[in-house]
Amino acid sequence: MARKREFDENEALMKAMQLFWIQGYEKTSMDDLVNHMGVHRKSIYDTFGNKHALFLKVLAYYKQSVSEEILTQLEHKESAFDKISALFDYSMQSNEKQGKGCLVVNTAVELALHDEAIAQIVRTNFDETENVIYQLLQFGQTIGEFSTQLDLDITTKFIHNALIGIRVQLKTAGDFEKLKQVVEMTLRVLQK
Amino acid sequence: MARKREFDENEALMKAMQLFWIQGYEKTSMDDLVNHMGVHRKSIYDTFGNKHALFLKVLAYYKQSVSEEILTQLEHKESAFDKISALFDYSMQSNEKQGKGCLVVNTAVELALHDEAIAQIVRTNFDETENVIYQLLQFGQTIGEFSTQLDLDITTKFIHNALIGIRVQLKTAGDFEKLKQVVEMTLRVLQK
DNA sequence: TTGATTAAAGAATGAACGTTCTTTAAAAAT
DNA sequence: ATTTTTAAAGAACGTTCATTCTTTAATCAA
Repeated sequence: MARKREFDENEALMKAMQLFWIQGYEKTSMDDLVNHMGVHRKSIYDTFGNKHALFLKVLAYYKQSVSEEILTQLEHKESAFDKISALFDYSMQSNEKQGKGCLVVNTAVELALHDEAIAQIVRTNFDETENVIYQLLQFGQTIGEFSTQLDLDITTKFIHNALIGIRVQLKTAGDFEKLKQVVEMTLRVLQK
Repeated sequence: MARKREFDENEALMKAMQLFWIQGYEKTSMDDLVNHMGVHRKSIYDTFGNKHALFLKVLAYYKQSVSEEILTQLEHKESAFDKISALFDYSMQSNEKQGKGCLVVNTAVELALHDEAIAQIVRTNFDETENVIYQLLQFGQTIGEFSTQLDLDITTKFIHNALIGIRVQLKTAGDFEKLKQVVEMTLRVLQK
C-alpha cells in the first residue's frame, strides 16, 4: 500500500552519531547530517522528528551500542581487576585514532546546563556506568580479589570520576602513555 | 585627537567570558554578546577582531583571572594538603550556584578536536594547572608532609585527571556531597 | 490495473548567523 | 574654532541555519 523506505534507520542513526560525536550538537548542521547520513532532508524529519529529537535518538543508540561493545569486552576478561581495567582500555583504544572522547561526556559538557531533558539522559547514562562499576567491585569482593574494607559507593564514584577525566583528556592529550599511567595509579586503590 | 572609548575592555571581556562559559562557543551568538556585553557590535569587531579572536582573548582573560583567584585562596592555607584540597574546593564553591564547570575543560571538549589553535591553548592551561599541582606536591614532600616515595609526575597527572572529572560532573551532579567524597578519596593517595 | 499511501527529491521558507558599511558624535591637537 | 581621528549607532550585507512545501516515484491492497 505504501512505498518502502530505502535507508536503514539504524545505519542512519549510526552515521548521525558519528557526526554529533566528532562535531558536537551545535556545530552539526542539518546540512551536515543530510550529507553524511545519505538520507534526504525531508526523510530525516519524517523519520526522526527534528534535530533535537534526532539527537535524543542518537544518544539512545549510542548508549545501546557502546554498552553492548563494552560488556562484550568485559566478558573476555577473567579477574574483576581486568574487567574494570578494560573499561578504561575501551575508551582509550576506540579513541586512539580520533580522540573523540565519549559522546555522553561531550554532551554533558555542551548541553547539560541549558537542556534539562538531555541533562536527565546524561545522568541516567552516568548512573548506569556506575552500576557496572559497582557490580564489578562487588564481584571482586565476592571472589576475594578486592578487600571487603572497600567502600563500594565511594569507590565506584571515584573510579567513574577518573574515567570521565580520561575521556576528556583523550581530546587534548598527545601522550597516551601518561594517561595509561594515570589509570594504573587510579586502580591502585583496588590492591589489597 | 580622537574620541574616548566608552566601555572598559576588561569588563567587556569579563561579560563575554560569562556568556561563553555558560553557553559554550557555538551556542553563543554575536547578538548574545552585543546584548550581554553592552558594547556595540562594531565596537566589538574593532576592539577584539571577530568572534574567534574574541574567544581567544576571553580564554586569556579567564586564565589570568582564575589563576589569580586560585593562588590567592592557596595562600590562605598552611599545609600542602590543604592547598591541594583548596584547588578542588575552588572549583566546587564557585560553581555551586550555576554548575558552569571550568571554561578550559568545556572548551577542550567542545573545540579541541577541530580547532588546533584552541587545542594548543587548552594544553597550555592544563600544563600550568599541572605545574601548580606538581609544585604543591613537591612542597609537601620538602616539609615532610608527603612521602618521598610519591612519584610526582604521575601523582600530578592523577590529581589533575580527577580535577577534570569533577569539573565535568559539576554540570550534571545533583549531589555535591558525593563529589566531595570523591575528592576526599582521591587525595587519600597523599596520606603517608 | 487502478488507487491509496508514503517515501524520495528538490526547491523554498523565514529566521538567525557572523560580518561590514555608512552615518553621526565626541575628543583633542592645531 | 577648525580639523583630524576614532568611537558609537544603526542599518545592511550575504550566508547558513532549521524547517516545510510541492512534486515525483514506488509499493501493495483492492
